[in-house]
Amino acid sequence: MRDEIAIFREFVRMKGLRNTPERETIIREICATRDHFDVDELYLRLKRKKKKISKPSIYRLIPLLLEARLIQEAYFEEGHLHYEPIYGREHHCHLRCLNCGKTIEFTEEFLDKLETKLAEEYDFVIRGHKLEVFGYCSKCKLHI
Amino acid sequence: MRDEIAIFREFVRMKGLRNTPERETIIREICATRDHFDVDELYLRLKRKKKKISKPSIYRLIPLLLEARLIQEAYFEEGHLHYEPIYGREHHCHLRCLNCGKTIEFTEEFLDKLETKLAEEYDFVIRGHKLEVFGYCSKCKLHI
DNA sequence: GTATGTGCAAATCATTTGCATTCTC
DNA sequence: GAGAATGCAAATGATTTGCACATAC
Repeated sequence: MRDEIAIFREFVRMKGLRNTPERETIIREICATRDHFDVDELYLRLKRKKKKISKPSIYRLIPLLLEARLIQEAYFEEGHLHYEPIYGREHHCHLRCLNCGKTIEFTEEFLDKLETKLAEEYDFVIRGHKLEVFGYCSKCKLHI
Repeated sequence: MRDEIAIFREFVRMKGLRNTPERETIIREICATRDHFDVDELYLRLKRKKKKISKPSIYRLIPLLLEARLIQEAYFEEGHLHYEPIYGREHHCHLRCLNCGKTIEFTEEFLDKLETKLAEEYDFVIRGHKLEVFGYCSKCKLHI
């Protein structure tokens, strides 16, 4: 988390923007669990800890965190996006249960090769990928 | 498109629901281009053709079309979901330009093997996957 | 000192819902 | 004829914006 803060400070400096204690508080909270989150849930977590952070401040910070590659979009569900911190983590994909929402993270080295292949074939500079596999988990598949 | 209509008729019959001319009009419009679409754009397309279809009717139809596997979610962008018709099409993935939105569809047989592997490893019944690769296309990569 | 960030309240946009009416089966 | 579907208008929920004030650089 120290790293993420340092990276963000450098990021805003390079962009000519400003850092604030509110932003660092949000980043610390995101990194504290290293888990998936959405805006509302993050807001409530901060509120529970008596941090006075408004939702707009979270919404305004997210594009910066995405650009700084400290977080990424994980999946869209229940009508809103879910994000996850990614700094210092190996890239991974998600296997999700359509019934109970259980999520398993897995890594797949083949996808790097695929990126290289696509870059050549279509003359793209690849920045990343998002793979979601969905189905029913061991428990839910019995009732479906 | 004849096929999709027939499939939808059978689908509603099996579910004890009802078919309507409005629903067939929407399905025809979706299949007419076989292209990605979002609700608002679809609504405007229908409006331009003087079809009197309300947005709620589109919103109410989409879950049925997803369940009948006539469409699938393609990607979330600009604050809303985009869909695409899939009936009679080979499953494919998307390569998207982060700058101009250019989208290339590609197929990758490896992903079927991955599904099988994940099903065994995590005891899931797999229903599908969504892979998006993003980066900058040949034109945009020069200016970024 | 300037101009960026903050919190609040209001606005916006996508989507859903209640309801009276219409239509399918 | 019963129960679904439609269109409209209103409600909801997520996100964005305007603005006055605070604060980072």
